[in-house]
Amino acid sequence: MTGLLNELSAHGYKITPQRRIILQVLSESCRHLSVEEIGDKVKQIEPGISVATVYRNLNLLAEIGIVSRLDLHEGPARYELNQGHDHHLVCLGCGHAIKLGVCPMQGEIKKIIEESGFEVNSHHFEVTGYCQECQTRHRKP
Amino acid sequence: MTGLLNELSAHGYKITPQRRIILQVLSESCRHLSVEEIGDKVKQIEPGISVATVYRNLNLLAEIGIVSRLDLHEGPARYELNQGHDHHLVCLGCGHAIKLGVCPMQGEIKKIIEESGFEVNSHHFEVTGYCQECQTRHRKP
DNA sequence: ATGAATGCAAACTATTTGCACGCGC
DNA sequence: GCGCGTGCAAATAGTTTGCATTCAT
Repeated sequence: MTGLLNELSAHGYKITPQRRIILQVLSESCRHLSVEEIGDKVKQIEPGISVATVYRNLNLLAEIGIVSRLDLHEGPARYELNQGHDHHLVCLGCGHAIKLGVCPMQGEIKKIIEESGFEVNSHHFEVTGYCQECQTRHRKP
Repeated sequence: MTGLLNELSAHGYKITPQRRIILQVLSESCRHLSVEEIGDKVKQIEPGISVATVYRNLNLLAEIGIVSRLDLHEGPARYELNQGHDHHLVCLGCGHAIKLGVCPMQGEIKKIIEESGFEVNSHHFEVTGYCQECQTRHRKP
C-alpha cells in the first residue's frame, strides 16, 4: 500500500487523499471492481469524492501500471490492483476472477510470436464461463 | 457466404437484404472493423440502412457465433467473421490484427482449467504491441 | 506560490430501445 | 397474414472534459 503511494510520487504524481482512498479500496478487494463499485466504496469512506476523479485516477493508475483494466463486452470496465502478472477465470455469474497460476505466454507460443518479429507490449488471456458455485444456479432455467 | 446465410435461417432468422449486405461487407474484409466502418461500407451499397440495424445484427451474429467481437479499451468494439477460432497480435500502431495460428487453450493450461471445475464458456488471448512495420515508426520520437 | 488535482456539470461516444411501418416467409 | 425485422429518433450507459477552485509540494 505504501509501495503504491511511492510509485505514484516516483512518477511525479501527487499523493492526494482521493488517490489514497482509491488505492485503499482497490487493495481491500480481491476481485475486479467496476468504476461504480469503486466509487461507492470510496464514497463510504469520504462522500465528497466525485466519479470524475475516480475515472481520472483509474486511467492514470492503469497507465503507470498500478492497476489492470478488464474490458468485458457487457457493461463497464473493471479494475483491480495489478498483481504482477496474472490471468483469470472470470465467472459470468458472480463476476469473480479466479486466479490462474499459469501463463500462456511461454513455451511454443512465445517462441512463435517472437519469431514473427512482432514486438510484444502486453498480453491478455482470459477465460470466461461459470465457477462451480454458479454452475448449478445457471443450469436450472 | 451462402453458408453464412444458411446458418442464419437454420437459427430461425430471416434473410433480409440488410443482413445479406452486412455479411457481404464482413466477408470482404480481412481485419476487425468497427461498427462505424461497417456502417459506412454498408451504406455505400445501400444508403437507407440504419446504424441501429447494423448494431442489432452484429449482436445477433455474434450471439450465434458467425462473427467475433473484439473489445479493445480504446474506442468502439470491432467485429469480423468468425474464422473458426483465432487469436491475434493486435498492433497498437496501425490496428491490424495479425492472426496467430496457435491457441493457448490446450495442453497443460487446458488441463489445469478443466481440473479446477470451472465450466469454460469462451476464452480470449490477445497480444498487443507493434508490428514490424510500426516498430520503426514508433521508435523514432 | 505554482501547477497539478478536484468537483461539478455539461458534453460526448458508443450502443440500445420504443414504436410504427414494411416485408420475408 | 403473421410476426420478425427495420428505420427513425429518443433514451441510456459509460466515460471524458472545461472551468473555476483547492491543495500538495
